Amino acid sequence: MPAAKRKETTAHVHSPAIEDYLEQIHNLIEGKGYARVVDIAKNLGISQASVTNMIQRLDAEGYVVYERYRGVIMTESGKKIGQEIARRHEVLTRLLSGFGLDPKTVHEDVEGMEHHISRQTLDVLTLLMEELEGNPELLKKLKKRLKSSS
Amino acid sequence: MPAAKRKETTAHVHSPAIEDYLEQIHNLIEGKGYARVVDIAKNLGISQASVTNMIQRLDAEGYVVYERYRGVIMTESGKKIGQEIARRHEVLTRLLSGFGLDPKTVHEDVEGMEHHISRQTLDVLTLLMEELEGNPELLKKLKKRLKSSS
DNA sequence: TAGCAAAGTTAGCCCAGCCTAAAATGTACT
DNA sequence: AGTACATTTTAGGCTGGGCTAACTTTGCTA
Ligand SMILES: [Mn+2]
Ligand SMILES: [Mn+2]
Ligand SMILES: [Mn+2]
Ligand SMILES: [Mn+2]
Repeated sequence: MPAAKRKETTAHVHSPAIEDYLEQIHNLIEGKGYARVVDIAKNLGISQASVTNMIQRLDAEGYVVYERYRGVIMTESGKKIGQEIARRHEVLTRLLSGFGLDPKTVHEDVEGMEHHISRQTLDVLTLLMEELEGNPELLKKLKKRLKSSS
Repeated sequence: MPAAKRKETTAHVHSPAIEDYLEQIHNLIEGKGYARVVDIAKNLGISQASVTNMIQRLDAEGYVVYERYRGVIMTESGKKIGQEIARRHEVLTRLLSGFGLDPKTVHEDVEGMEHHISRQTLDVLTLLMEELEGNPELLKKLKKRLKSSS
């Protein structure tokens, strides 16, 4: 493979589905200490059978360690991805929520967008979020403009 | 179906794939007057066979009118979606490009994000884009902060 | 006007990621 | 210990959206 054709940074890219599973497992472990199939399924709105199936793939690919009927823990590489997605989720949510959008709409948009944000774009969005959170004057001005145009 | 469960605005939602096709067909017709299978395939980076196949689906679902070997035109409903996606693409691109990000990275992110943006979120992003384009001081300040953190 | 290259189409295939139904395992209570 | 219920897993199936190989059609040009 010619060097020119290689992805710089060995850009392991995962499907949105895989990212959603790892994000959920990460959040559950963070929040209650463990991640059960039934809760993952509930949070993602899919069947338990689908969750079991994916967990086996995640184990095979080294993102979690899985023991039949016993539960799942995350490997370092799995944790890294889960955290990364949770971070994007948070930045997007805070940015959009600042403008007073309907929380449900925010969540739907965030849940999709979070899988398509490079490091550079994340930096930009973080910057905008910070500026708006630290500069209420600006936010207020923009929100007014937003309302007048709706 | 109870009214409370219905999506307001009859939110017909399409797959990212369908949106990409309609966006491309729209752009090609806008730019050169017609959209050929070979060009759609090239722009989307997929095979001509896949394009033919999808065009037949788009015809069946009323987004385009398709005549074998002769070409494709868009229906009103197809045009509406194509335009909508092109609009999201443009807003995202202008917003991110303003910060001087690598154009290729911008394009990759935009190509994914454009499918997950509600009307309300588009309004917010449009607002941010306009503010930054009309307020170079602010943009400059933010870009400086961006560079110092990288 | 006949041939040829480019464009378009069809046929047959594959994989990710979901589903339901049924079976297996775990747990809590009597 | 036995039994009921919850949880997890397996088996089998389906759809969307891609692929290659082989074909047909179109349109240009010798
Ligand atoms: Mn998501
Ligand atoms: Mn998320
Ligand atoms: Mn796209
Ligand atoms: Mn696009």
